[in-house]
Amino acid sequence: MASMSSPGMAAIPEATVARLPVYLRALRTLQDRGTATVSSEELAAVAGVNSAKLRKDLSFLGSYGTRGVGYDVEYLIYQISRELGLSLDWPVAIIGIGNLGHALANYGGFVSRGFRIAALFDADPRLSGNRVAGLVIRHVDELDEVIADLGISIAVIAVPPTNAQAVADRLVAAGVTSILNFAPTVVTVPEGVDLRKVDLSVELQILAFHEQRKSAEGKGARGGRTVRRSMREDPVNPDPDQAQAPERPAEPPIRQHRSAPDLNEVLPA
Amino acid sequence: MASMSSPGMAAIPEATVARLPVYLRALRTLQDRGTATVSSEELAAVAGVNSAKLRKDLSFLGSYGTRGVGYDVEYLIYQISRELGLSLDWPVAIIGIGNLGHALANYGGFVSRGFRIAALFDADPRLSGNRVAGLVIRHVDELDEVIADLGISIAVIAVPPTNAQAVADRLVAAGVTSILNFAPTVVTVPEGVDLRKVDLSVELQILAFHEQRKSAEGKGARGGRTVRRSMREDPVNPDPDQAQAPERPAEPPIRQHRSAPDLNEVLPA
DNA sequence: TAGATTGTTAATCGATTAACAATC
DNA sequence: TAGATTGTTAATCGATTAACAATC
Repeated sequence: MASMSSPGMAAIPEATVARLPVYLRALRTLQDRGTATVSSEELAAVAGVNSAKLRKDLSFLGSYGTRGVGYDVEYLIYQISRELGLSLDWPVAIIGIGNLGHALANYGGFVSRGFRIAALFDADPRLSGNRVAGLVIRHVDELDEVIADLGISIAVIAVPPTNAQAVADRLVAAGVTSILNFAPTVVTVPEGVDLRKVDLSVELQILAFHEQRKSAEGKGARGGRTVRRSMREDPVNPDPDQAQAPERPAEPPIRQHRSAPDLNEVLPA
Repeated sequence: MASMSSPGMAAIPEATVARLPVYLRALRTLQDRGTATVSSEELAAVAGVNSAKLRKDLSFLGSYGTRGVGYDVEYLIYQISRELGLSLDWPVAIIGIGNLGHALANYGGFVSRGFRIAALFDADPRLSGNRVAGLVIRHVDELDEVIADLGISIAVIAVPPTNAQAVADRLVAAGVTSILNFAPTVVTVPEGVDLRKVDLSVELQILAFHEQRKSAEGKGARGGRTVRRSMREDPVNPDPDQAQAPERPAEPPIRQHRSAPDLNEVLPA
């Protein structure tokens, strides 16, 4: 009755897949504390989710709990890891060894999750031969060869936005089928290649949105909190509080933003 | 008829808020290309979303488009920026100037989005006084004083996981109300404080999940793709392909993972 | 006016959650 | 057996999307 595309390979909702790493971390925390068995209620509390959601998520993987008892921490870690493919060896390439690439190469979170940083590339020939995290930085010209030799299918892009698309194209041509893009720009890849994006500033922007609303509580009550922010003026609508239907500009409004360097100088090549 | 908590401050769905930064980036891309006016169809294509979703999202902000014409790029950038609070000045503190903190301090994406890195802290006294991104690193003992003096309400945690909770507590005590946590551990904050988490390895784990499924297409057809991965054995279930209902272990199974350093040594203090 | 495109409605889809029967 | 907790059902909620009337 349940529709699954093929036996032994049931569809798992994306939302669930995205939470499995969170459960994994919570389980490791419990394991470090010496916990052998955990109930969905306890585990949910550590992971910061609703226990019904947790049980539903885990049920997509199989029946790995024991009614009346709970889940065996070690066994569940093993099963989730296997489901995520973390019990396989994933050699990973990082392209762009600027500040961020450097940090990522040294990021223990990758290694401890079953990923192995296998190759580092940079377009700057002055960096070639330098060692970072025990690996020699290679010039991007060697990319195709090295990717093929090492059998790398997952790559991380940490180059400036202007170069990101070119690097992605090159990676795809070399046989990479999964790309994690840290460059703050839109990158497109062909069908069959997975691309995920991490924008370090998006979360900060979301925080700013909520922070602004906190301060705006009670509408214009500037004294509600300490005035910590220097408010820039709204060129179109001097009183932003009655901005429900602001005039549309006959000509484009004066932008109040500093002429931002945007993100082209963000990541050193 | 529409329910909104207060006039001029309509509720905006979280999913929409999370996409506004994406639209903003797409609009900046268009602006750089010299585009003055854009239709929802075009903008949606650049942002990589459905055009109906885009229009619905924008409608939460107001009616900033012109029927039959489209959206004025400059004006829409201005309105989204204002909605996100990016037209305000947000001084930000970074705690933990290891590899990641260093990269974040230099990350142009913060600055170009209206954020101003205002203070850097580290627990290592040897780093105190060093300059990063034009700012002097201060010792965390000065945290309370500096946060108050500079009127900082947003902070970024880039310390090792073991110290993250203590730093968060300290930040909250100092008056910070929005925290972006890069430390791969669960951190809790009191009501009224916003906490968002960035786990650099989660996205990679999600990619691995899909990559594994790609290789598993056709079930056990090892030749479907180049065999690039060295498969470790499943200690419980030697043939993972018929793992629909694996035996639950009488005793916890042998973990095949290397005894991972986990994330305690991840980020240098 | 004719053509284009927004803003919004309403249908659909997927994700969350409470509740509980199954069962250890 | 009695108590506890899973795995699953079904109700609810929110997000997505197609379609189109409003209108520039």
